[in-house]
Amino acid sequence: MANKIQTVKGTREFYPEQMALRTFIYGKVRAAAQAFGYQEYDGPFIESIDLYAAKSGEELVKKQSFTFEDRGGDLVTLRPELTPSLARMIAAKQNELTYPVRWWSFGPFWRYEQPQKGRAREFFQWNIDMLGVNSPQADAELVAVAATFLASVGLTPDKATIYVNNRRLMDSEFDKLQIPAERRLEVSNLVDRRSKMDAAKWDANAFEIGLNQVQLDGLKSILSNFELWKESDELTSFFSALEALGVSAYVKYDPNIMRGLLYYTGTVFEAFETSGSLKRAILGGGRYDNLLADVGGQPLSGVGFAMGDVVIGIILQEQGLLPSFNPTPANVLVTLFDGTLLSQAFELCAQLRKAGINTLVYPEPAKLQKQFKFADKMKVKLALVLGPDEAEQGLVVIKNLESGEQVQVKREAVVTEVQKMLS
RNA sequence: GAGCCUGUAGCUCAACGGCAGAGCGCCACACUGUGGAUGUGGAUGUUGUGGGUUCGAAACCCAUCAGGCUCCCCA
Repeated sequence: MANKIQTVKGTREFYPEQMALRTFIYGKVRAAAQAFGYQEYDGPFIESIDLYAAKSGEELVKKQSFTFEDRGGDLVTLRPELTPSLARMIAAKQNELTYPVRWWSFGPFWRYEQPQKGRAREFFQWNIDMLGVNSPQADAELVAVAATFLASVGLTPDKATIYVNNRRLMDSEFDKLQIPAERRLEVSNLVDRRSKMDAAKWDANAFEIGLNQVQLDGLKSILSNFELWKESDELTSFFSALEALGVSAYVKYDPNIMRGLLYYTGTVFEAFETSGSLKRAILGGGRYDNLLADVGGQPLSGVGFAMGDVVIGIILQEQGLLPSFNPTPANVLVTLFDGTLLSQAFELCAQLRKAGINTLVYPEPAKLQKQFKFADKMKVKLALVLGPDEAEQGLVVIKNLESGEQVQVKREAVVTEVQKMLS
């Protein structure tokens, strides 16, 4: 123990069981994205820090990124997010892509943060975006992809909800309150924090950033008005599209959803578990209008969202929504009786594998009892025995480990019999 | 970057200044050609790491590492 080198803070080791969870999430993410016709892509894992310096906040670049000098003296960063890479990739081929672009990705990201439940320094994230269309219907499609994913992992609408708001709507409300443009960011952050602070402290905070009593009262009445969306044509169209897409049960309007990101300009949304130990968002995203211009492209509007593997993984585990773990992809174990039968056992394995049957072999002679215990732990469905008696008669014993029944078949019939018993 | 809580066998935890333990799991045997169940026996360890206080430290103090809760942040 003493001399063991620990894992780097905030990283996780994926033992087969955790790897199965990651693969499960990846499979569901891919299925949801592909159901809507999205193409898979990826960017580099290491980027120049300048890519993020352009648009991402100072906090991110200076404090929350893994940045270091490479051997040539350039500052490089382990990517903390994908959107700037996506924007650059789109901008580089802006005139040859077919629009709308519908792309998705699932890969590793790094952020130098304080690890907690639901937050690691190295994590996997699903990113999915549609670019080249600026419409409430496009926004609705992304929300529908998110809802499709939630449904596919068993998070029904009573367990998870996607909350939606619109930046433009909020801006027009803030205009009515005469909150100056340069205060908007602070107000957004204030709104973001509301559920986490007690009321009196929140009020005090509001005064601190320069709101007066009338503005504070106005802000509170906006934030408690869950019918506000009806005043926005954009959101009205958005909700009717969701209705048609069949996912409106998942989606609720909530004026408290702001999202800290600077680049969101229209619809914003975040999904939360309705009850449970985690108060963190499962996924979040929105519409951004100006991102491409910042990396040298022509203006192009996009909408997308991201989902980390950590929070959804914890929720699926806590809700018991994961399929039972299979220790091995093999369905069959071929036991090894003694050294003299080793070649026959291996030949039998080869036959099975050639027929497409995943097959484990016990790698050394041992008591059958021990081999059957191993088969049990590995949860294989069938165990095959080829001992001296069987070898002499040209037979193989096949035991069904679930029912406990076993049959003797001729060597030539093993493959078809195994296939029959597995089907 | 700040505050607080936790770290003991593979796992969950007990012992809270006086011989480091239990349950589960693991291994062996009963059962030398058949798993899950049962019984019997067995092995667990630098008490996260380093230092200090003390006759004596898993326990108290300091430092450090990791995890968790909160602040911050969530691009």
